[in-house]
This record gives sequence, structure tokens and C-alpha cells, in this order.
Amino acid sequence: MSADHLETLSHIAVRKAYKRGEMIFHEGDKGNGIYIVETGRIKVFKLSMDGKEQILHIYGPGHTFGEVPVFQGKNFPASSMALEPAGIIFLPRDRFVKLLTTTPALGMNMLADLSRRLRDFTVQIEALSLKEVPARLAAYLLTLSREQDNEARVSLPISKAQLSNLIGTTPETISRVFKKMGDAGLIEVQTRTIEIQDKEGLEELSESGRL
Amino acid sequence: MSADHLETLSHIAVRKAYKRGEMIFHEGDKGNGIYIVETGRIKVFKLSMDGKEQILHIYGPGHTFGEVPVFQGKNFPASSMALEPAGIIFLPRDRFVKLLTTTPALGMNMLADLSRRLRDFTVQIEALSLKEVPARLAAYLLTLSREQDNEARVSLPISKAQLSNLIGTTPETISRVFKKMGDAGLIEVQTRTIEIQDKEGLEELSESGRL
DNA sequence: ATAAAACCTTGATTTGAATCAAGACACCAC
DNA sequence: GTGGTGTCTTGATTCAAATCAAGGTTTTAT
Repeated sequence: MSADHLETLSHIAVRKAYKRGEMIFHEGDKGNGIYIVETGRIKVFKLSMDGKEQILHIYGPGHTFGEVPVFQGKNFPASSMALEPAGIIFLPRDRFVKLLTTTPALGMNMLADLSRRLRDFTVQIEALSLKEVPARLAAYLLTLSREQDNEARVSLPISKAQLSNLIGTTPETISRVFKKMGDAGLIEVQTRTIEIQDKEGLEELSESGRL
Repeated sequence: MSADHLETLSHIAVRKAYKRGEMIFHEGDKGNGIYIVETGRIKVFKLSMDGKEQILHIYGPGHTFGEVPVFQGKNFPASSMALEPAGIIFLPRDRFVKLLTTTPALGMNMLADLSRRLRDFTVQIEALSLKEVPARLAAYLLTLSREQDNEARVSLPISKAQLSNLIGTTPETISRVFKKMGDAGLIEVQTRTIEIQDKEGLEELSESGRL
């Protein structure tokens, strides 16, 4: 959803402020509209029976989420929580659908958005199934660097505990792999910040090399 | 895409017959239209550097695939191959887009279809990240049973080698887990067929129980 | 029908990462 | 600053599943 659409629909939507750690919706809930991040960041995630978590998305300002039940008529396939204080706009289903039918371009935007998510998921499935933790972590650092203006110094936007839930491992393993990467001269780890010292090496590692 | 749309557009589309094992498109190719399965079955999959495969979808008659690049304007995020002799309709991008703009209901169908795939992917990511192989295999058998009229006798639609690529493991592990499930009295394995003997037990196992 | 090619099973071994268990460090409020 | 809480690291151990290896079976093509 683009910024101008956001402007247009703001008067028929509901704003709500969420505290850090507050749930926005739960897996299995009925979805009665879509959500738009105004400020802050949120995660969409699944929990296993024994409490392990897998993060599916992390979204910031401008992103929409929670559409799947609107289009598909079932419940939320995952849960959502604010990672920090966040302002979220909720747009009720019927208003969103009306908007969609009266604004053809919005439908195309939505198709493109869902397609991007499908692409992201294929990357995530590939990572979980075909790559080992060092390769996944290297790929994540490179993605971060790309998002942050290709700087060598990259700041971690989430805690390492959250990071382990995002790439599908444990905090202990993250710690050990960062250390090995440091020993190999690929990165230098600071608190909340990583200095990329060998981008080529990281790229090779991310494409299934060994550490 | 529903059957009646299929009928409508058949005269502006191209049919092609694929042999078992023949590639339909490769990851990274430019996507210039959408594909519709008329007969047979196809898989959409990713390959790792060292040749391991992860299947993302298996589609049969009536399913469309290959839309992501059409809506998103990039390349195919995965590859596609015929699992058996298959008849596939190719609908060029511009014709599909025109159809989409002149048929609002088609757009909604497409949004629902992509949403269903997103939901399927969340299930797959959850399985790969949070469940062990026995749980994934149990879940797959239950899904098959549901698809096949809830019969206790379920026929495997793909080889065990392909099955291992679908649930993210190896043929050896599939073999061993089937055997353990048999020993536990959950199933009885025949050639190309599984007899479900303890549905409750399988359900419990699929929800993260131990074998 | 027969040969060839896939595919499947079983056993022995290795391996990557999880788990368990302490400590160390960083960040916050007061 | 100081105490406390939550987060991170490091080491020892366990575990699920991959890999390697070899024999057996089914399927496919000719």
C-alpha cells in the first residue's frame, strides 16, 4: 500500500497505540480487516507447542499486514506482536474491500505486495531447508547491509534472541557463529553493531560455503 | 483461477505438452506470463548449490502457477518441472493483465489464490523450523487422507524420493520413520499406499509428539 | 519379456546444532 | 554510582538427522 492511499483512507480507519511486547492478533483469530504500520516495528510469527518461535516477517512504517484472512476468509495463520512502541492503523474489512473495488490500482498494488511476500517466503524456506546456520546468518548480514545504505558498519535492528528466532536457530548458536565469523576475519562484532570486513567472503559463505 | 475463466481465455493462450521430467521454467528466468495446469502434475522447487532439492508446491489440473514475476516484475524465484506427462496452458503477460483489468472478479480470485499460497508457506516454514521429521510426515499423511476423501487407505501421489524433497529430509530418513510409525501401530506401509491404522495417534504425533 | 534405470531399505558412522548449565556483561531505574 | 534484570557468551553433552555404503526391489522403456 502506497503512502497516498494511506492518506486517502485515514479518515475511515482506526488508530491504536501498542506497547512493546503487546499482541496485535493471535494465530487462529478471525481477521476482520487489515493493519498498517504507522510507527514502530512489529513481528509476525508462529509458536510451537513447546514455546519455540519462528519469525515470519518484521514490518515497519508503511507496511500492511494481516490481509490473508480478508482475501481468503479464514483465520490468521500466525500471530503478531509489537517489537517496540508502535502506532498501527486498522482498516475494517468491508471498507477495505469497497476501496479495493473502487480503486483498481490498489488491487494491482496488493497483488504485487502479496507476490513479494511469496518471494520472500521461498527464500526463507530455501534457507531453512537447504542452508546451514552460518550461511543463513551471512545472508542476513548482507541483507541488512543492503538495507542500510551498503555501509560496512551494520546495526542490528533486533536483539540476538529475536535474530535467532528469525533465522531459525538458538541464541547460543548465533553467538558461536558470530565468533567463528570474527575468527575468520569476515566481521567484527560490537554491541548492537557488526562491522563487515570481508564482504566477498560473507557472500561466498551465504551461498552455502563452510565456515 | 476457476474453470469458466479457463474456458473463456483458452483461445488466446498457448498449449504445450511436457514430458515427465521436462523443465517448464528455471529459477532466474524472466516470467512473461502465467501457467495453468490442464492435465498431469508439476512441481515448483528450489535447488541448492550441491544439488539438494526443496519442493515448494505440487500442482495438478486447474491450478495456476508462475504469477509472481507477472505481478512483481522480477524473475522466477523457483524452478518448475513436470512430474509426469502434462498439458500446460501458457497465458502471455499482457493478455493476462488485460483480462485482469476487464474482469474484477478475476482479481479477487487471484488475491485469494495468492493468500492461500502464503498460508501454505507459513505452514511449511513452521514445519521446517519447529517440527521434527516424524511430525512433518504425520502431518503430510493426514493432509493426504483429507484430500482423499478421509479414507484410511491413502495412496502416495509421489515417489518417496520426491516426498523427502517435499518435507525437507532424505529418502533414508523417510524409510526409517515409516518403519517406526509401523512399529508403533500408527500405519501400515504398502507399495505406493499407506494404511492409516491410528488416526488419533498420527494427529498427536503431527502436533509435535515424539515417536 | 527383458534389460536398464530408478527407487527403496538397512546398517554404520559422522555431523550440525540443540540443550543444559554457569558465568559475564550491558542496560535501566533509582 | 549501585543494584537488579534481562541478555549474551562459553563449555560440556546429547540428539536428530545426514551421509556413506551396499544390497534389494520396483518401474519404465525398448
